[in-house]
Amino acid sequence: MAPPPRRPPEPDSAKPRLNRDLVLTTALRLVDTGGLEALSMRRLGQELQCDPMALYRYAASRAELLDGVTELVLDELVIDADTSDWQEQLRRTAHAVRRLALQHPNAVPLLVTRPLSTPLGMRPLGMLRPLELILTLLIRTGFTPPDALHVYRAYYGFLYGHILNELQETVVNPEEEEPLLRLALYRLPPREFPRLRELAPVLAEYDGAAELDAGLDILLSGLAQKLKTDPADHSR
Amino acid sequence: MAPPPRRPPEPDSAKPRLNRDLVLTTALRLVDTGGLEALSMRRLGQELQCDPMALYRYAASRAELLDGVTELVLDELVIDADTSDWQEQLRRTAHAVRRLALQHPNAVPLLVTRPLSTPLGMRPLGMLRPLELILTLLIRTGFTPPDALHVYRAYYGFLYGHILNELQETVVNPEEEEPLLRLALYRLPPREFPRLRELAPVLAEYDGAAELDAGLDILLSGLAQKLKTDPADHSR
DNA sequence: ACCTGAACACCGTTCAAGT
DNA sequence: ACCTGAACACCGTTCAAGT
Repeated sequence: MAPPPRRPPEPDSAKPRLNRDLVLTTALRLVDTGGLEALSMRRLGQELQCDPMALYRYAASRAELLDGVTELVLDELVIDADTSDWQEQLRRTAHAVRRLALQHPNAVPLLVTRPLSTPLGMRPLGMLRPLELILTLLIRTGFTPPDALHVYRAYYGFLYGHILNELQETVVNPEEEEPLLRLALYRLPPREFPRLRELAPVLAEYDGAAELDAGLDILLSGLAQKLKTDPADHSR
Repeated sequence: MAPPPRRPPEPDSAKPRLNRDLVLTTALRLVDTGGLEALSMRRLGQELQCDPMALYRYAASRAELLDGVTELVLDELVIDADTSDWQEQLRRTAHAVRRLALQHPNAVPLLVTRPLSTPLGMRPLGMLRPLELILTLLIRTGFTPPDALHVYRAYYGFLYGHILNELQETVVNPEEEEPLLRLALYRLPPREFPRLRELAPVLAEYDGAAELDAGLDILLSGLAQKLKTDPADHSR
């Protein structure tokens, strides 16, 4: 984008020891393998074999480091605008986001939580890019900008809700842990939790992709319906 | 529920210095006023004027303390089953959860994040109670148990998604910060973020309750529709 | 001007020593 | 048997001292 920031003149064989991308990639790896609390400045410095203080060149604080990791994950998301069917497009994107979340489950708390600490306008650009892309897509296929925003909100809300849901119900080793889930549920006091206990077998068969599609069916048809019946309501 | 756990015999005027409820209430207060990172064992001990180690009687680790705070917040939720209209009931509950989130915004990351670290079956009972209550409600009004679970998932997913959405867009002082939001958005590179910039005025007028209701309209009518057309599909 | 690392002010938790 | 608090192994970040 902008020209690369000034850098000390170097003989072309000497690569810079560190750069932002390497720092963030390594940080994400730490999160992926050890969870969020495994990512500390000191641990990261050790991983990169550098003084922890050196990292502050690439992220001014741990909070900014976390934002950087969030951006990095979101950068993996590809939203191709090659189809003109907005419903199909939103559906594909939803599944792409779902896959991303399953690939980086430990980073999901970051995705849902970092934006809470930073007002929309001051977020790193990488966190706003998917929003802009989806707005563009919706507006291009005929929605007014305010309607596009409404659709985005309903869609994004549902999508992130689903992902939280799925990760909550997902167990690491389905085959091995399913009996464990049953056992755990039967441990619940029967008087107080009859329904949950009774649903143990159904809970064990959770199918995330199908559940997501079922939800999208409802949401998308509802949105299409609503926006067809009052296409000019941008009063709010 | 169960008889209170054994306690050293005490003259009836001597109240126990500490108890779980006091510990959790104070912990929640710390979170409410200072955010999640203001809640440390040491700080909490200092607030309760006791040795930090004494807290380990009431929560075996910081993680369990966080779970306890989550339970405490969820306990504030009242789901009254006095109406027979499930849609109305879910709508009221959704607004109750929304109000709860707005009352304890700093605890929301806990609500969405804690369940990710604990398999459903081993969660503290307080975290499972709302799930059981809503399942009961849905089954009582005629849903089969598996359908009730599907409805719950779509509903809960949407609801939590909305809350994350709303808290992300919410600014602390609307009057004062609205110009700031505009300013921040205009700071975005125009070539890359034309849509977001153009939507600045609309973003500034976000109305959470209305947005929630609009989403619920879509979701609930979609659910009612779907479950009416294939009422016996519990195959999955 | 930049980089380094010692030092500060915190953490959660273990465990030995007291009662 | 229970409770206390010193000690351990970590943190993020500041800032003075080096280059």
